[in-house]
Amino acid sequence: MSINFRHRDILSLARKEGKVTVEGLAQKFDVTLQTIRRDLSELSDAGHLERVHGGAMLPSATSNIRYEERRRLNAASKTAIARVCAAQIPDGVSLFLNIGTTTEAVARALAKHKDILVVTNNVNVAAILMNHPDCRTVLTGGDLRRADGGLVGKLATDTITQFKFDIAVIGCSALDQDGDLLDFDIQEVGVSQAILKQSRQTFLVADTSKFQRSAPARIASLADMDKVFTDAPLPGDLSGMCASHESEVVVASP
Amino acid sequence: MSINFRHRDILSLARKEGKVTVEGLAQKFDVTLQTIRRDLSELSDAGHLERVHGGAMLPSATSNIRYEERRRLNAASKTAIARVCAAQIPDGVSLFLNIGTTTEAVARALAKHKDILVVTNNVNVAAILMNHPDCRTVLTGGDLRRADGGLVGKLATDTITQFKFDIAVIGCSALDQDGDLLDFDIQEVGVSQAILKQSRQTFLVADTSKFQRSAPARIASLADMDKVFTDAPLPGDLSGMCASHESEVVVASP
DNA sequence: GGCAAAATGTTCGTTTTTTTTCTTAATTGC
DNA sequence: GCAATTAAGAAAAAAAACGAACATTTTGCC
Repeated sequence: MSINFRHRDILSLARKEGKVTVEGLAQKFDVTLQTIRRDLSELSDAGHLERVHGGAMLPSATSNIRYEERRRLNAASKTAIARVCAAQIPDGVSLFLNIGTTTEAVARALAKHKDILVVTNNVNVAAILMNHPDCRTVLTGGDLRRADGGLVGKLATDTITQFKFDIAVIGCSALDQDGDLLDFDIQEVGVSQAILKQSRQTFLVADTSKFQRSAPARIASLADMDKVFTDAPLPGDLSGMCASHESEVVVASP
Repeated sequence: MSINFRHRDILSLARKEGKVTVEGLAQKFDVTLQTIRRDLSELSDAGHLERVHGGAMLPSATSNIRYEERRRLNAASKTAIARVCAAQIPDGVSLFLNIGTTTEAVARALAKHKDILVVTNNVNVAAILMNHPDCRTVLTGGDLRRADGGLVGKLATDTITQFKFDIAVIGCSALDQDGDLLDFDIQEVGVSQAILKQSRQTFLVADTSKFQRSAPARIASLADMDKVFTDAPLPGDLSGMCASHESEVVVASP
């Protein structure tokens, strides 16, 4: 992983042009495409560039690449899930949206709803709802998590206990084979549990990418959910589990 | 599912022009209409654009014109004020930043500070501090005010009482001839007063445009402030008033 | 010179992206 | 409101790019 004399030139070229192409660099330095690909992936591993198909670009000034990536992952599925979920949310209700790119998609899908109260611990959701005139928005307090704009901690959970929601729409980091909703961050789990406790109805939104992952902290069981919105049939025994607990599963086609 | 070369250019073009057309983009990038359509639907799935027939537009969100105008007003002065204010804030302190474009400028000016805790009821401040690694950020809860991204109401004031700040940096809508800090919104006044009560030191940031305005609700008196940051000497008797109450006035040259 | 390590080049199967083609849906002018 | 036009969307085929494994060259060192 030592520095290569090309690396410097590639970087300065990228800074000047905003982007570089594999083909162009290979020609410029008179090396093979594969060599340039190696250079670019090293530079992007080091965080100096952002790899894209056909070349690389400067890392976007809008800081959070990991988050942008997560947002892009399965974006179409998330939009589809959000659409069917929003369709089951009537006008006039109070609801909670927690952290997660899928719940953000739900916020976007609520654009046509009237007279709703949305409480959220997600500053991105707040930003989306800012231009939504028919929606009163309340942000819980809390520690701002840089990674995803989530508000967590005691302040967040305390705020939530002051509300009672008609519907809670929550996402999770992972959903394992036992039907447990999991999250990476124990702090976030506390918030999610508080939400579920304060809600008359609970909706889970989770795309298939969550089925293949695992995470350490347990939020709740699939059986505790009233409705589950996904983009593909649940794997293994989970469908049966939902059926026996009267959890309705809604599969959105992307 | 990674970012595409075109995406960035499409977005920046959209931000410049307000809209983009499928046809125009296809020509510009020399690709098929279908390819552009795919790009646009990906961007809209990610929430960056809003798809319309024939092209795409900026999501209606970014159109808070009144607020943008206010931000632009005296921007250079605000930055200058923010700079001198930030210079008087040591590392390692806890501080509060309230609503206002000038306090947002202060947030921006804190970029080099280390190990600070910022509590704020302003989602724009939160957004700015998101890419500030050395700053723990806490958002108060509260009702989201569409006009300026402020969090107000009982939730906000209640949260504030749970903290004690080394420094409170506050802005105001107007500063009248009697030396009273005024605001347009009574809700906001409650928040500001709560802040002042919980702070060991209080800084006011206010550019000259505030001197010529009036507003109905009274927050506090200039005499209650420890330091006042402006971009021109205070009018009338206010300098004398500050002197007799040991309020230090700092005039920043833009 | 000879050896080992690092860097680069080759090859090839796989994945991703783009184009092509065709059908369906939306807009516009009348 | 209806037909003509224009745009959108789906699916399959084609093209481009990728990445891994392995071969080859270069480099540094004894």
